[in-house]
Amino acid sequence: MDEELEKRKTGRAWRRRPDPLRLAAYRGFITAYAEVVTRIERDLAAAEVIPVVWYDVLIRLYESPGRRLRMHELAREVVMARSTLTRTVDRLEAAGLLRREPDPEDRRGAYAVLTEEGLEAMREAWPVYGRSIVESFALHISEDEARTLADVFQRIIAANRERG
Amino acid sequence: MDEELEKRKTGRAWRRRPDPLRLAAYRGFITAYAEVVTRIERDLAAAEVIPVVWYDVLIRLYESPGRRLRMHELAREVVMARSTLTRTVDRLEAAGLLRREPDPEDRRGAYAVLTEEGLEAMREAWPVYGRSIVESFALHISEDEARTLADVFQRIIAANRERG
DNA sequence: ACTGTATAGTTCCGCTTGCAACTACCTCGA
DNA sequence: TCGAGGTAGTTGCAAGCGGAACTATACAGT
Repeated sequence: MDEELEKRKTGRAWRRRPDPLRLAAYRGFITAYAEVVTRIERDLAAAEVIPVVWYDVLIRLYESPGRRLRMHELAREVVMARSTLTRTVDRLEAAGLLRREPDPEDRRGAYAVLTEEGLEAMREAWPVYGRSIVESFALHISEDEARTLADVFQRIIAANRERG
Repeated sequence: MDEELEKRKTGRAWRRRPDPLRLAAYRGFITAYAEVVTRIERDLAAAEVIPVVWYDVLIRLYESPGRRLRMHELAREVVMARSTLTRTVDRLEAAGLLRREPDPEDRRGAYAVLTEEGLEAMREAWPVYGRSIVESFALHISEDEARTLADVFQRIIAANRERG
């Protein structure tokens, strides 16, 4: 058997069409995401705390030095179109959960900066959000699986950002 | 040490807050999804084929007996609000990719039925879609990991549908 | 058979989204 | 130093979304 040829043939098909196993993984990925997120979103709305997107924006600021991030960096981290981020930040600013600050080093740009009220809003949301994450997601995976998932997702994120 | 107490305490915390490992998995899940889907969506738009949501609806019909599904079943499978499905089906019907048929056994209800043109639209989209799935997702996971993911996602989906 | 309750699907409404176009500013090379 | 090309952020626009309210039909208990 011509191993080299076989390898190339397999290699090619493999890059054009997902094999059934990985396709099943992909389809589960899409559906599981929808189930998890709609449930979490409903839980948050029912408890009258901030929605997932807001929390996501705020926590990135929280984790950044000076609790601030340039708009374009923030957009990249939360994976939003820049226009969408502009408007989301508008809403967050109107709610007092962050403020915009001009960047003295680049007059085109602005920072989004977490406020004390923003931090407080995160604290309020977390009990609900955390519990909802557990019930819809964390409860159903073992420790080993969690490690695998975290690992795989990191790789996928990195790969898609490189060739983006 | 009172093991019973300790156990209950741990057990409780566990159900209220995700542990760091599973939280990391969750956060990767959210971000990876956004990266993967925005990339696939862009690829499909660039190639001028049907979007992911349309493909998703059509393939569920394709896989169902008689290539048809009641509206509410379809909404459940693709994880959409019923109102959203109504309008998505409107668009698909207008494009000729499916048709509505009244259910003779239940005069409230209607079937969505895949048409030949719908099948053709799937065939056109698949080369682009498949390749995009490979590049943004499948390429980055091993066979073992794919098995784990498929398995985990199935469990998550099932659990969220039970208590939904 | 009748009435109350549940389900199927659609419509209405307000909100969010992404793309494309635009302005303002930066950067690099001649 | 000036002009070309790139980047940051905002805005206009058309389209998509989910929840609530509505109509029509089914079903269960009496």
